[in-house]
Amino acid sequence: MAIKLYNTKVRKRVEFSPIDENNVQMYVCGPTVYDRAHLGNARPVIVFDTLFRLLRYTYGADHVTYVRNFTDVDDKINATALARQQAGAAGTLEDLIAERSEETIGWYLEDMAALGALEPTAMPRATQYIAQMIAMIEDLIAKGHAYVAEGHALFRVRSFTEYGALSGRSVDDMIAGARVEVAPYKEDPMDFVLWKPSSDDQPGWDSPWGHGRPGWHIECSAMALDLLGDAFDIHGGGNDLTFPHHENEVAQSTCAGHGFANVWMHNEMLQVEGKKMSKSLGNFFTVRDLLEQGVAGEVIRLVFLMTHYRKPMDWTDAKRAEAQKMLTDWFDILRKHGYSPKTVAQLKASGDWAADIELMGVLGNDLNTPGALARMHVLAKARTTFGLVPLAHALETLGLVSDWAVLDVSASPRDEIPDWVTVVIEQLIARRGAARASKDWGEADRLRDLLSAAGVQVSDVAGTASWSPGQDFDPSVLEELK
RNA sequence: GGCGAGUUGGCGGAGUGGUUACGCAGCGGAUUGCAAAUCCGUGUACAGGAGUUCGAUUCUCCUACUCGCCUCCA
Repeated sequence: MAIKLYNTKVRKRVEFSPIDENNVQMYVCGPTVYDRAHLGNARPVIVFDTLFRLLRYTYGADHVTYVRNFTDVDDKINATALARQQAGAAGTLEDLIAERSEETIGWYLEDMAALGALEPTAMPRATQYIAQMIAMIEDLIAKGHAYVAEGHALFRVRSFTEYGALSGRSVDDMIAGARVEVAPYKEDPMDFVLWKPSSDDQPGWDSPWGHGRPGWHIECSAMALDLLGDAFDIHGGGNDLTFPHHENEVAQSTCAGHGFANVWMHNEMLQVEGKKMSKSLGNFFTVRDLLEQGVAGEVIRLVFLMTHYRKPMDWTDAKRAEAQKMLTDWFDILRKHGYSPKTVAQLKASGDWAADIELMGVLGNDLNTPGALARMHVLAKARTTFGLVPLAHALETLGLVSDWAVLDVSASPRDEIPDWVTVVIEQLIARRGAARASKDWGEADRLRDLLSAAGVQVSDVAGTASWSPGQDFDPSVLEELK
């Protein structure tokens, strides 16, 4: 199947053709591990996880290498570690930095797993690649693309004529824009740091330029080279990284004499209720915050998939509710038609587990997830277990089902409802049943209204009443009937 | 200031040089004691202006508005 991807480098969609079909390689810039992942951090994770899944479907699960790094050299991590040390925490600063990084990485993987993201093939950390970074910097200096000044190693931007090509800028224009930091030791205001000196309360490593630590950009060049080799297929990240981060990666790797990414992909930013998510606006929250509010990871993921990755995405509570309804409807249909771990295992074993070709084609068109979801609405009209396979396959492929035993994304899953609540509800339903049997409609409706006030939806299906907790489920209303 | 993205029906959101998705909400009907659920039916909307064209929402230009990046925030 042909996959088309929008390549930032050429500003258009082009047919994807991997260097090696048996080993498709993708590098995505991962998080700086200083704190819980906020909702914006989740966008590239979900976008490129979806791409990872599509590539695995197309080329085979064992033929895709996905590298996503952890940036664990960062002043914010240092600050936390230093604060802990000053508060009396045991251990060296290095220990405390490592501790903070490990803690954050654990949270990150846990939260992203809740969003249905597969773990990348490799998750290198900057601190594991200091030697490779130093080697690359030495190489750049030897080739005249970098220089040393006051304990810093700096990249000489003017030595790379293509600088700015990826992000569509020119060095002269940017300097004219006059928003560049001017450090006295720089030859040119646009030159960026490859290595910088560390003080005693900052982590550091010995280098030919003194005790210090790497600049931000060099880690990705070094890790991509080490793990993916001289050239690879796809490099992804948020579009805020296009400049300077990715531009600098290209400059470093190219000037060091290596190939780099063929296709550059950038996801657009996230907004919250129409505004940029920021602490100052008070609309800042983490993935964990949402999960703790009872929003299922699958619902969060679906909200992201509802917007194409190259468009700004607005997180709104209305969309959260819409996504929840979509998933609930699909899960209800599948459950009604016997979908369970056993059924799915049987379908897979019998070879009946197959994708909808049209849907995969839509998805392959630059990751058109909204288009794929539209197709799923059509697939959901099937009314047999077998006929629903394409829908089920799509849900699994898009990472919207992690466990076929749990087809429930309600904020109050049935198995979490206290026993006394169930007892009260079932008593009321029984009384209503008796009232209906004697055609006392007034009493029957009164009882249903009572349940309705507690957010319990009562339906009479085939002569018997069933109930389910709704969005506004609030058992406290039933307290006095206990 | 520099660079870039966007503006589609009540809402969300694809797509296309001509047959105008899809979902939600709404409306009408079936069904129901009444509901819910379900099913059937129902909406020519593409920011404004000019141009190219037999024909533009889709291509070009201009205008307005929104947003992002330029600050180790994805």
